[in-house]
Amino acid sequence: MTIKDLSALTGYSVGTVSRVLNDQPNVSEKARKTIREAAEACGFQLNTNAQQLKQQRSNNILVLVKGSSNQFFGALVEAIQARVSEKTSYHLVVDYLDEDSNEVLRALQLVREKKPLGILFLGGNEENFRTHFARIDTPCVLVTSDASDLTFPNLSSVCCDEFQATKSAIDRLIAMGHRQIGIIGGFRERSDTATRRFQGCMAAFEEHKIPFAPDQDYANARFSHEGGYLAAEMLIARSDRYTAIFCMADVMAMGAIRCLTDHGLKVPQDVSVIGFDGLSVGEYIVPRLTTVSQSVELLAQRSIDLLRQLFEDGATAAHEFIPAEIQWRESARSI
Amino acid sequence: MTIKDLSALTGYSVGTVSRVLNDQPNVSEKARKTIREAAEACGFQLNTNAQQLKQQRSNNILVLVKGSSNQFFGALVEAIQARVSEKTSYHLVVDYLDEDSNEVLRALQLVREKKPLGILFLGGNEENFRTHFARIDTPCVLVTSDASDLTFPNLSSVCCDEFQATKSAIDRLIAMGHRQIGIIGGFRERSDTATRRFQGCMAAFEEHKIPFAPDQDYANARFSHEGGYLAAEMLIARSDRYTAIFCMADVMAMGAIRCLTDHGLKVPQDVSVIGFDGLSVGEYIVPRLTTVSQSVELLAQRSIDLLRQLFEDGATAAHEFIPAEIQWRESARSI
DNA sequence: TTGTAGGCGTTATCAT
DNA sequence: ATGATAACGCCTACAA
Repeated sequence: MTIKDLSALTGYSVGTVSRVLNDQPNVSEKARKTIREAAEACGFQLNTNAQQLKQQRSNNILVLVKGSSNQFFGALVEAIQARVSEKTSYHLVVDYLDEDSNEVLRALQLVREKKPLGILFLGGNEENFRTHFARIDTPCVLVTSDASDLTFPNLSSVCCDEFQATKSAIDRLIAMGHRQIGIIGGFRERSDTATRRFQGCMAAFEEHKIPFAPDQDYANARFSHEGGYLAAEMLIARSDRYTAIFCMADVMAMGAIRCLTDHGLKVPQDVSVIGFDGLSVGEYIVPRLTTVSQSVELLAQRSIDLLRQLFEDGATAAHEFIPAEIQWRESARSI
Repeated sequence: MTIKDLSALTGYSVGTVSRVLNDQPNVSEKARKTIREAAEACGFQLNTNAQQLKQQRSNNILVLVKGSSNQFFGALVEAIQARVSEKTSYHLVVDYLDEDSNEVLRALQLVREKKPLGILFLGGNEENFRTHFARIDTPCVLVTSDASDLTFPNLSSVCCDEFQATKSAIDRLIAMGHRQIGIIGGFRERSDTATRRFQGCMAAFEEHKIPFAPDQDYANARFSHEGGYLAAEMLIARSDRYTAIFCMADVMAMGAIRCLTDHGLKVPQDVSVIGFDGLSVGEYIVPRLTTVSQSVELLAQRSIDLLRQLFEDGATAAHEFIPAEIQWRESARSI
């Protein structure tokens, strides 16, 4: 079933049929009605391939997720999905890569293959953008990292103020009496987010003159439960003096809590644990997770709005912050 | 950049270029080499739209996820994604619908629009298939439900034996001394899986002559943490005699545990809790979750293998069971 | 082994 | 307001 068939069926030419199906002007009401009904009757669908071939562009927004094991991105994709299908008629194409592959190179390939209207990068490495992004002229938004240092006209960004959010959390921990604080975070050489959050930690420690030795007190982890567990194990092996552990992701925090519990340590009585992200599961675990929370809905909303401004209005690149807020729950306490 | 450009660039005709790019025979090694190198040099990518328009089919496998809040499906999609991109060159198109929309009608629409090679239904309602599936002739696999009662030649299925798996879990609970057992499960009028598992429960209760009043002892819940929490709340309000609660999903179980804890009840000392799915997070919560575990990797593997057999080999529909096994961990105990 | 040309379903331009 | 027609980029007989 093609518009040709529809044309034969209704007696109108393919031109008129096409115009009706695309809600274009210069069609009589009569023709519009006849054709609409015929199309309805046989459940007609335009052939996307022919359409996109002709128009030289797709209807797709590409989402590039870096590090699929990170549950936060999972929740984010879902929120983006929801907003796109509710508010627009664009189609989402989601592509996953592991944490250490080059997202910009991958984007380059997918741009040629799929000709998306725009790209949402969920996570990304500044270095990769610096070296390869110049070759991409599709509108893009970097989500969860700040790209204002990168002055590409087609690259917007939205994230929370990672530095400040993290610093506030550590400040607060210090204000509550903690002096021996361990950090579980991502590999800083691979993750800009981990680097920013690390800097936030360091700023807090320096401001309050709390000793902190990265070699000793910082443990690398992948963004997963297991990663958090393993990192906590390392921290515990190195020292039993920690009264608090700050984790750069809620999933890490859950792993860490499990590990502490296995070592007979109670959370928060013996050790306080703070996570980052604000995953809804945090409200259901025992103890409820204290976390630096960022709204996935807001992040989703802002990122696709920013992207649409770029490709619909030809707007210039913009860089936004969304608020992050500490959800004080049960896994951390004053000492 | 099109094959025409590549043709001009190398001096060969578009026919030869196309043959090289599609790894077809009847091309001299010399031509192959020249064209490959030229394509490589300018990062050439075939235009998928033109390709698929011409070939009248796509390279896509469609995944229809019913009920996106169910974390189990999230894990399953990820496993499918991993296997498809590792073992094949097909592309995955994932589409989410909420729990009460009609997946078969949606599939019908997407078949026309995207012409996928095959469809994977993650979750599905037998009734919907019975009434509308006859109009679909694309190869399909129903995942997590048994479709052997539906005798469509293009519909395979793979799932665990929901009835037996559930019955074993309840049998075991009874063997461990539990007599007052509450069930938290999906809405049976909407979910076949919930119905099957419910039947498994009932069979166990009847076999062991344990009294069970669905009105009283079964609480409906959505497949989410919150759903589990709310359902547990209802169960507790109705009776304080339960020594064990069986939940039809790990996320429900997590919600239930949180609710019990909020009511001052200890898991498993006061109440045992068993989940279903075997989500990896279950190993990290406190207490570690006892659960009826099915392997998402195996489910992913079998479902795409079954689908490929259907559309690659023209195989006839097959219906498989994968094993389910109780992971005995900390959240349930003998009394 | 290589080249040529028709057509896939659509959109858009140009007549009418 | 409507119709005819030329692309879009690719594949694939068929011809050479």
